[in-house]
Amino acid sequence: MRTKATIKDVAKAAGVGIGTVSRVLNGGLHVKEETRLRVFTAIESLDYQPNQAARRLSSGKTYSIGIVTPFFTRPSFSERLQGIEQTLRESNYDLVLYSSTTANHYQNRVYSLIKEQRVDGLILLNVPQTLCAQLKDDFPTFPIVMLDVAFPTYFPCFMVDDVLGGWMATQALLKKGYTRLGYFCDSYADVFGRSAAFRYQGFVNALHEHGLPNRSDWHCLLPRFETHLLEKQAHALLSSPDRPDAIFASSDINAFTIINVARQLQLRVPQDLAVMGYDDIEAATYMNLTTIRQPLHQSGQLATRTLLHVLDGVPPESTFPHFLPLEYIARQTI
Amino acid sequence: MRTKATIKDVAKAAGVGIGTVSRVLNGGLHVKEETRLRVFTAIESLDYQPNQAARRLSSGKTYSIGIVTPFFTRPSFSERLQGIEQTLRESNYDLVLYSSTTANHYQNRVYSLIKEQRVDGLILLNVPQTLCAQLKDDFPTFPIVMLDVAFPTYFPCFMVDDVLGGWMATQALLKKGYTRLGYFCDSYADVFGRSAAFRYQGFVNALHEHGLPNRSDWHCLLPRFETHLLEKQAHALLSSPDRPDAIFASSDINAFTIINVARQLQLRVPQDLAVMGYDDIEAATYMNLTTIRQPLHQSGQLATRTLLHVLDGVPPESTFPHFLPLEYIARQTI
DNA sequence: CTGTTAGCGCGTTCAA
DNA sequence: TTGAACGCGCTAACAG
Repeated sequence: MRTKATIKDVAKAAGVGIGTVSRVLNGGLHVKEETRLRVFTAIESLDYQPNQAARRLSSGKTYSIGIVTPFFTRPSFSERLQGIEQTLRESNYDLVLYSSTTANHYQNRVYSLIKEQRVDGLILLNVPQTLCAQLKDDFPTFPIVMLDVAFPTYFPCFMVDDVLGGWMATQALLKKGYTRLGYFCDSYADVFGRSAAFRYQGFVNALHEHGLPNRSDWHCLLPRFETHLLEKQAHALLSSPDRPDAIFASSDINAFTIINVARQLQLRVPQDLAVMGYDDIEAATYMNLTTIRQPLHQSGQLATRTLLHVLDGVPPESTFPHFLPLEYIARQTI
Repeated sequence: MRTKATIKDVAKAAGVGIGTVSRVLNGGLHVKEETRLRVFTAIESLDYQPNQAARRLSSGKTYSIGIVTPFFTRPSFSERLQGIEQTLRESNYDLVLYSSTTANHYQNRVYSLIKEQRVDGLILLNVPQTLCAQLKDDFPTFPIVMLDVAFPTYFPCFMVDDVLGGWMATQALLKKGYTRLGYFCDSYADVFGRSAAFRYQGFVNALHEHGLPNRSDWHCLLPRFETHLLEKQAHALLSSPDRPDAIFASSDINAFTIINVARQLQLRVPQDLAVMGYDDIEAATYMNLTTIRQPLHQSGQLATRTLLHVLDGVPPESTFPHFLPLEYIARQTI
């Protein structure tokens, strides 16, 4: 394997033109069986594999799709990514991963990717609110599928009804007889999308329906997703004599943190403090966490499948956003 | 933005040749300040961004690095990936993700990636034993860094001493006074690398040092990584009257499964059954799992940094494999 | 059915 | 310091 073989070498070795080799490689239509075999033999013996950069340049396709997310470190992202990867594995597309920390950075990323023609399509997770409309203006036809974006959506999009989810979680607590409900979340999520705000709305709705007060001193809204901040706040709230008897955490991860703080304070869960999660990530099973399941893995699959269809030229259904079902998962923490 | 601008458009708009534009773009050496400005203005006004495929073809670089792993679904992979991504973010390289299910598939993947020149470098996780030597033969100079590979290693490589780790875990149990030790693992890991076998060796060594019997009926070695199989086996073992009083699980995930089975059987952890993990993934904190920490995040960072150096032309140190430190993390399950 | 040719957009000579 | 020409390896369109 001195210097890697090119299509020219194959053509020479097979005694044909490079056009024929190319044809054999891509579909192989209109090629006599015999020459096709000669070409294949040459390919084998030269151990030839087409150079991707060249193929990309001349075909104008990158054969890769990009994933952009602000939540690289969250387990919920990993589970989505698994669904994406699994679906993409069977296609010819490469999976390229991009993270972003701020809304600005997110936007620059996406614009670069499209303009530099680095990818054929994008799966965008938690797109910043403003970006969505701008994208529709600037790249109305670029293949994009979104996950978890607030209204209005201009692209194919899969999401859950977070207002409903927040309501379901709260309702479950109320049904069990808890009346002093607290709410914990990192509103960081609202920089990208609005899920935390929606879940909170569901929480408020349920409280209101039951004529219960919404005590803001039982809330904890963190500007970012940072465990130690959450821990500190939880510690303060749960140490108070006038503490809530149940907490709705806007994500399982947050719920875990609260449970650990409760343990430190010798509070039994759920006898002294009920904790309700949201997401149903894998660790929720181990922790026996009662939670609201949103189909993370499946949403990744669906988004990917949809994008692949779009890339295949199949026009997306016009019924987006598509809402995925939520499910109450009863375990041991409420 | 009718049709995306090319370098030619920029050249024309700036009244220069394309060579000059190219020079301004890459480094910008030997360009008069005034013309450089003219070019920049043209770039701005045309909203020009260089086409990646073309750049790749003509420069012969892909500006992307590939990650290959058989363990896409494991949390330990996610944590490594975070380290990789974080380090790569500051570079100009794209992160392309590839999974593989069998050793054969793994090998084909890697060979394709290299021969198709899809990536400039590779980070290989848990390379199948045989592949490592073959790669050295077939692509002795291709930039590759490995994580968790068994000896002998022919490439820069970061790993932990799993024999030591297994010994540390077992030693901790023995020190606490447990004498009836069981061992749980999925030997799937040994299809790729040999970490499970090494950890087991450490377990055996420690037992031997203390003159304790190594009861194979207290072992559970699964051929694959599947929770429900593990659960079944654990259930059988822990239901027996002659059951172990402590279990060393070869990964935190497995430990969680065992803890859950113990709960189902009304066994208290650690009073009735001690459980020792391995890895210290994030969920181990929430679960209060006593475990052996291996630096997952950091190993991803180190591997990436090393690869970037190699790609920069800096020759890798000759001291590989590099062993990362293990740490005993005392929590509540033993 | 098949060989030839013209780009794809950019990096990189090499003169000027 | 700069412009023009060549080539990267392949796809696609066009003759034959």
